[in-house]
Amino acid sequence: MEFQNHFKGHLYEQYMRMLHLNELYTEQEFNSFRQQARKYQIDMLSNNITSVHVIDCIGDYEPINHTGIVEKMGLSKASITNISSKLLEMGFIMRSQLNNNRKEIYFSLTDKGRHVYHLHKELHKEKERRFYQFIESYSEAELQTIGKFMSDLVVRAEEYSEGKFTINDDIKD
Amino acid sequence: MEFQNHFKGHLYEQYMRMLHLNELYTEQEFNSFRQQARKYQIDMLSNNITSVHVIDCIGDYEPINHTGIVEKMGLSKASITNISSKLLEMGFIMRSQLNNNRKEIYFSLTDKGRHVYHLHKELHKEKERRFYQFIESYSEAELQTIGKFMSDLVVRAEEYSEGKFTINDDIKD
DNA sequence: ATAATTTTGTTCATAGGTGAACAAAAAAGA
DNA sequence: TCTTTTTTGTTCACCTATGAACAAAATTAT
Repeated sequence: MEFQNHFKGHLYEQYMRMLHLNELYTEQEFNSFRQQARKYQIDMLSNNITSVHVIDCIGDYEPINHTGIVEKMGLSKASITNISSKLLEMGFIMRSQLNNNRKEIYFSLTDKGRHVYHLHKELHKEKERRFYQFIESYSEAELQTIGKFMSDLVVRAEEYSEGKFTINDDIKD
Repeated sequence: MEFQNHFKGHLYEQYMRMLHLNELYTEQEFNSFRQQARKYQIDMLSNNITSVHVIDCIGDYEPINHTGIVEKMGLSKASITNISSKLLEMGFIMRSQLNNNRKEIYFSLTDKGRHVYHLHKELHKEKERRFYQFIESYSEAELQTIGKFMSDLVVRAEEYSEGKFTINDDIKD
């Protein structure tokens, strides 16, 4: 029992650390991206990964309009206006009107933007590859267990963010 | 083999989703905190969790100076200057000089700040409790597997952020 | 058709966060 | 002691992101 509690506490700690370290991991990922971009003489001009994600989004769904990007990415309208005008200026994307619609503006990638798009996709494939390599040392049964755990976590987080339960309904001093 | 690849792809997806959903989860957590704070008529004045984390940090290590907070939290000096002067103004923390040192400024919690501190700690305990409840449905063996997986992930992320390997050394077009 | 409503995208003020330059104090060297 | 260097914390200019207010266009209702 003593052992068990200790073990579970340890598990929780590992869980929290894992989540936290993932942030650093993501940061490093962007460094790798910039490094790679430099290699191809692509100047991203910004230290921000978001504009790359916008390029990624446009590449996935072009032609896509402002609102579409906002919905896909979960960013604010103001933010997308800002980023897309920079990407436009830097020649990564281009705008066009479709049909006779004079309201909606559709974006698509230029060749330069497509280059970035592919670079980014490659990075993600590489990341995925590393993940598969990482899990190679686990048995089929273990991976089943891990898979169940993660999908349970996802379900839990989804239920939570849908407000199905609330933290702290019953906190006591 | 076909099945296996599909399974592993699914695992990767779950892994990514789990990491992503955690962000939403964290957001919700702060909502709960504010809700709780309102119940005690504590006005945080800001929608930002960071100042609560600063209070938490000061509570853990008081008396702690500016540089100490910067190091513990991994935020910039400028940021801590900004946040601490707000917390000071709002009466959550107080400053003092130690010894004859006229350079370093030490912070500690006021009663009001301590209230927030305890509230925040309670929230975290509650979160931990929920985690234990969540893993109750798993067997000892399964938890061992999951624990190993997470600690392996942590090690991997640590190695990575120490630059022991680099993404993309060998990307091909 | 035309009036009312909704959708779309920009602008603006504001907030959080940062690095670089800086001044003051302390510590280390001479 | 007196000079040089390091530590500490603030200020400033800048970047990213946001919500609210807004104008223009499109859609829906009458």
